[in-house]
Amino acid sequence: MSYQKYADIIIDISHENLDKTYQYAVPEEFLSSAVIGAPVEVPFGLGNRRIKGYIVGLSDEPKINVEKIKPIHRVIVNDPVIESHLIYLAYWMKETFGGTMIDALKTVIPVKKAVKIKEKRRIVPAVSGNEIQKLYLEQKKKNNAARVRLLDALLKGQVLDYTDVTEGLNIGRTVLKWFEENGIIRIERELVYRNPFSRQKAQKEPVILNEKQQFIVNQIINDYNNGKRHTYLIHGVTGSGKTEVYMEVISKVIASGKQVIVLIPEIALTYQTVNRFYERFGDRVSILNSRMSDGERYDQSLRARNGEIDIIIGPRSALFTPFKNLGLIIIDEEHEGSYKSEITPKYHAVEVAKKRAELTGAFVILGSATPSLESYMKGLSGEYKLFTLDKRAKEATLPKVWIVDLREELKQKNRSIFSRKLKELMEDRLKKNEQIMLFINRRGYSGFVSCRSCGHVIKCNHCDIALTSHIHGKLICHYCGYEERMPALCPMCGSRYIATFGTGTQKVEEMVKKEFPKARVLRMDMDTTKGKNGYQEILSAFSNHQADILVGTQMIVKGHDFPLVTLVGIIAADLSLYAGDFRAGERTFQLLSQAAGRAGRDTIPGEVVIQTYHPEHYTVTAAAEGNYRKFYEQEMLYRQLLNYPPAAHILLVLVTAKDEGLADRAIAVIGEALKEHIRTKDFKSNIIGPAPASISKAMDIYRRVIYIKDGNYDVLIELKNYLEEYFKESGLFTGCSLQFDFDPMNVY
DNA sequence: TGTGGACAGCAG
DNA sequence: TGCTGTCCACAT
Repeated sequence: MSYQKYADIIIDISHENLDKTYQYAVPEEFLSSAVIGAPVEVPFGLGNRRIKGYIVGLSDEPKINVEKIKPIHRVIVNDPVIESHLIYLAYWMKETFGGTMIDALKTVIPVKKAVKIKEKRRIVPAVSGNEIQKLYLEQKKKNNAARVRLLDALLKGQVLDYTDVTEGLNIGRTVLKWFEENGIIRIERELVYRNPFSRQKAQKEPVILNEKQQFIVNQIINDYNNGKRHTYLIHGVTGSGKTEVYMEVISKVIASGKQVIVLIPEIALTYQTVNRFYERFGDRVSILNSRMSDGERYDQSLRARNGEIDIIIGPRSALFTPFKNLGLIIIDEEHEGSYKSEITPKYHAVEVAKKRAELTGAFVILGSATPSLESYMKGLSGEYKLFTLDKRAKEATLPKVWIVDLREELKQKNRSIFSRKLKELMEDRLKKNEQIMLFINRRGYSGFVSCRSCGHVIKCNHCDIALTSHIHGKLICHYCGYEERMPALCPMCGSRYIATFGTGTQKVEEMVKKEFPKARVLRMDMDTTKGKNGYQEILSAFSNHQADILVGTQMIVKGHDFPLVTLVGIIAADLSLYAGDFRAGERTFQLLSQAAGRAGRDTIPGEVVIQTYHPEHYTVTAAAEGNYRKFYEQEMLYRQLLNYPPAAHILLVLVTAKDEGLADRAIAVIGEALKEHIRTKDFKSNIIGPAPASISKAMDIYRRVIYIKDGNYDVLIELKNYLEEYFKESGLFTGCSLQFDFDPMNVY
C-alpha cells in the first residue's frame, strides 16, 4: 500500500517522553479533511491502542522507513473536547509569530497533566479487615513485596491517599490494578475543584454610571445587539471608571448567554481588583494567576468548559480559556508589556484576542490610561472605535505635579537623592500623618559594582550583564540568578577602590531612614516579595497604615488605591529613558503617568514630585500635565522618522548557540541568505545587523541578532517563513536555535 | 516447564 | 502515559 501524503502528528502534549511528532500515512478518504490543526485518532504503540493526536504538519515524503508508518485511523470532526478553533488559533499563532506547532499547542491547550492532580484518588478497602489480614499472610508467603507493603498499609490506615501509595510506598499501577480487579480495594475518585476565592453570591448592586460611561456602554451594546463586531479602545485616565464600564458591558453579554474573558496584567491581579468582580458577579467568576498550580489552573479551564462560570479573570494565558460560547474579551491596561509573551511563540495578547474573537464571533475591548501607540493609532484611524474618559469619576481633583531639575539641585550643592522640594513635602506629610510613595524607575539599573581605578565592571560569569549588589555583600545576576560575594579588591587591577554605583531600592530605603529616622519605611521589590504572599503582605501593611513611606519599583504604581497617599516622589524619572530601545520614551511616559495617578485619589488632593535631568523632555512634561495626546504626537514623530513601530514593523531574528564561533557563523550565513532573498523578491526591507545581542550572552548561551524593518507586516511574515524553511532545510545549523520576535517589547 | 510479578524501554 | 517483552522467583 502506498500513500501520497504523510502527516506529522503530536500525540500527547502532556508528557515529556511524547513531546515529539510521529509520522502517519493519510489514507485517501482523509486527504481533504486531514489539515493542520485537525484532531485525529491514530494507532499507537505495540498494541495499536487508539489515541488522540493533532496534525501539526503535512508532507509528501516519509521521514522514516515506510514499513513502520501506520495510517491515520480517522479524522475527528467537530471535536467537542478541545474547541477546534483553539487548535486553529494555535496554527495561526505559529504562522504569525514563529515557532513550532508544539510550542503553539502547548500555549493554547490547557495542560492535561493536571488531570491527575485534579482527581483526588483514594484507596479504600473493599473487604473486611480479617480478609486483608489473611491476604497479607498469603502474599507474604509468596514473597510479593509490593502487595505486602500495600496490605500492611491497609491494615494500619483505613483510607489511603493514592499518591502516598504510588510514590510513598513505591507501589506500581499494575499492582493496584490487580487489587482492584480482585475486589480487594476500591479506587475512589473525587473531583476537587480548587477555587482560590471563597464562593459567594453576587452582593453588590451595580453602580450608577455617569453620562459618559453610560454613553460608551450604550454604543458598544448597540453594536453588539445589531450583530456588529468591532474592537473598542477605551482611553480612560486613572480613576475614570473604566472597570464600571467593563462590568456593565459584561453583564449585558452574559445575559445573552455568552462568556467573557478579562485580561489583567499579572501585577495588578490583586484581591482588590478581583473582589470587585466577585461582588458584582458572585461565583460565576473565576480567576487565574501565576501562583496557582497547574492543577488549579486546569480546574478553572474545566469549569469554564462545563459552563460553570461565565467570566474568567487572569493574565495573558487566560486568553485560551475554553469557553464554548465566547462573547467578549476585555484587555485592561492593554499597553502593558506583560501581554507580549517572552517565550515562543512570542505572541501579543491583543492580536491573539482579536483573532480568537474573529473566529468565534466575539468582540474585544481594550482599555488603558496610557494606550500603546499601536492601539491609539488604530483608534485614530478608525480601525478601533475610540472612546475617551477624561474625568475622574469621583470628583477627586487631579494631583499637583512639580518637576524638579536635578542639575539645578547639584548646582545648589544638594547631593542628596531627595531634592529640596521633595524633602520639604515629605516632612510636611510625615507631620500630618499622611502617606508617601517613593518610586524608583528601574530595578537592576542600579547597584552595579565597578572599580574607580580601572573602571572594571563586575559581570556575571554566565551572562553579559553587570552583577547587582544586594545586602550582606552579595552580588546577584538578575538574569540567571548567579551569585558571588562582593570582592574586597578589584579582580582586574587589585585596587581597593571598588564600590557600588547607582541608586537602588535598598539604597533609597537606607537614605530615607537616614534623613527621616522616625518614619516607618517599607520596601517593595523583587527581593522583599519573593515569598508566596510577600507582595500582598507588604501592600496590606501599607494600606493599614503600618508604614509612612513605601519605597519601590514599577510594582507599587500599578493599580493599587491607597487613600492616605498624598505624595508621590519619583526619584529619578529618566532612568528608563536610557534603556536604549525605541520604546523607552513610551515606557517612561506610562510609568510617570501611573505614578502620578497614585497621588490623592480620595478627598485629600495629592502632590507629585518628578525629579529629572530632563525637565524639558516631552515624556516628562506630557506626563506632568496628564496630556496623553501631546505625548502621542511627539512620540509618533520620532517613530515615523526612524521607522519604528507602529509607523513600520520590526522582525527580530535571534540565533543562539553554546559555541560563540558557531553563533557568529550562523548569523552571518542567515544574514547573507536573507539579503539575497530580499533582493530576489524585490522587497524594500531594511536590514540592521548581524550583531551581538545587547545581552550577548545569557546563561552561557551566545546570542546574535538581525533586525528587519518593513512597513508591511506580511513581508516580515514571508521573511520569517523563508528563514524557518532555510534553517531547517540547509542542515547547516546543528547546535543553533532560531527565534523570532515581531515588534519586540524588550531589548535583545 | 509453567506462571505471575516487577520492571525497563519504547511508541511512527 | 500505557503497554509489552523479558527476566526472575517460585511452584509444580
